[in-house]
Amino acid sequence: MAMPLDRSLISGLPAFVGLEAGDLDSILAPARSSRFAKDSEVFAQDAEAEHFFLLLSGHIRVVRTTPDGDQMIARYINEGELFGIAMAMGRTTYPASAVAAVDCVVLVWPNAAWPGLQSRVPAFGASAYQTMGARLQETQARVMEMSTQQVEQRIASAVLRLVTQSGRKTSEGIEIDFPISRQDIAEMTGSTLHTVSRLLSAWEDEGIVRSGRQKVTVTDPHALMLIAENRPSRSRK
Amino acid sequence: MAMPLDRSLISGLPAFVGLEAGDLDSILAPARSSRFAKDSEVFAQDAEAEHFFLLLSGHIRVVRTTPDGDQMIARYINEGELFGIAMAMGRTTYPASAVAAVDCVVLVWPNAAWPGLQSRVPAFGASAYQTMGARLQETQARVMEMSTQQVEQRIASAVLRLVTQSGRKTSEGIEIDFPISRQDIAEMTGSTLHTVSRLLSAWEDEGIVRSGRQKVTVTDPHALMLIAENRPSRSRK
DNA sequence: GGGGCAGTTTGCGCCAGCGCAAACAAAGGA
DNA sequence: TCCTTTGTTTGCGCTGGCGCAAACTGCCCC
Repeated sequence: MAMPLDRSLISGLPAFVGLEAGDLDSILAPARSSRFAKDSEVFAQDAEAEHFFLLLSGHIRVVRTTPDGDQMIARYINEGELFGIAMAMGRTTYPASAVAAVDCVVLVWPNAAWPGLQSRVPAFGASAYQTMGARLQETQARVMEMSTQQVEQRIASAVLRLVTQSGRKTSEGIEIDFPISRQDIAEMTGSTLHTVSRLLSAWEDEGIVRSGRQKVTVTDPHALMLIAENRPSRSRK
Repeated sequence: MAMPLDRSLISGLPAFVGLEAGDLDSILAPARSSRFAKDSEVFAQDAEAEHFFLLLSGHIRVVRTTPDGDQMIARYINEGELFGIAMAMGRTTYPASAVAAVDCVVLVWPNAAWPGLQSRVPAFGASAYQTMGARLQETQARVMEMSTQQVEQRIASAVLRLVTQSGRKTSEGIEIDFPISRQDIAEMTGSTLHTVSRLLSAWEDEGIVRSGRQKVTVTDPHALMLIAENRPSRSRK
């Protein structure tokens, strides 16, 4: 797309609040926008990192795969977030794959634009490093969770996080607004689709969630929080 | 200590190779050095982050504690590493505590020196962000390990990592050169001191390690690697 | 040099969560 | 409309690793 991108695309993003029009234009100048169909790969694990990205709309799943084929979901990217910033971490390859969970629109910069952007618009670099810091935090919190909590608590936390970060209000409660399978939730929590299925069913019986094929709606977030914190304040059968 | 610090303190560190004498002096100007006795706390979790640090000698244990008292060891800091850089992550409090595993010597900067250093010596900021990126990598790898591997493999990996990062060659093999208990290893791997003890005993029977009170020596690193990778190439009883 | 403490070892029983397997259901394509 | 594919549910049995408890040992300090 040869037409210059409009600065209104990014002016509302938290990462860029308070930047002047000129700065926004500097940021956008080396970028192009690109669409990715559901289930298509934005970049592949271990591939040479030649670009970095910002998600304009949609949801993206970041997946890591071990040499012997085990997968895990490292995170979901929400609208407005930077991703694929291998360069900021001093890497030359992507440590994970990124797959569109729904149809997505993405801004793409060549890596070569990074140093220039960072020096011309320091706030941009700062924002990228903030992102990295936040992810380090999250990831460490996740390690802690996995070391100290039971599967039920971890799954409850994961669902709560998804719902607060990517929730859409419906008549029945708050729904995760992209398709997510039991398998996906299992890969986020280090458990199995069977266990996730059993727990979601149990929660459904208790009236805490309603869920169907690739869809989860939380009807009683407070009860889920109690489970996540392991308060035994519900009728255990 | 009012005496200016000598630039030779840091000139050899990988983070600062290739910097000019003037840059090194700029970096050291706002710093002071400080000693911490074994088991003393360099900074406390959730405390206001007022300084950042570089470990000149010794070993430091970074510990996170949950609200209900569970502990885990987030990492060990080795000589030459930056730590407590909450500010680079956009935090105002420390996300973990840092405890001297042995007597340590540490360089301490006030946080206020950060912006100045970063602009006067860009390589310093770059190095800090590299550190952060590397830790994000490690931490994600750890999540992956915890999701996909069994306890025995995780403990084997952890011991191998300790030995390669902080190993000291002895007549019997490579020894972790600071005191580390079964409990510590358990807190690094999300397991229990009992399981760690059992495994170390088993490995000792197989001639892979020799271990004693707060001490672990690996005599057959290759065998440990096989365990870490789950190759069944040894005589399982 | 002799307590006492901190760390370690080991036995035993148990159970949360996994693995397997099979049936079932929703979506989509032809 | 039917058929295939993909995702979900549920039963059943098993086991890795934890929790508890008790004994042991090297080390430090008085």
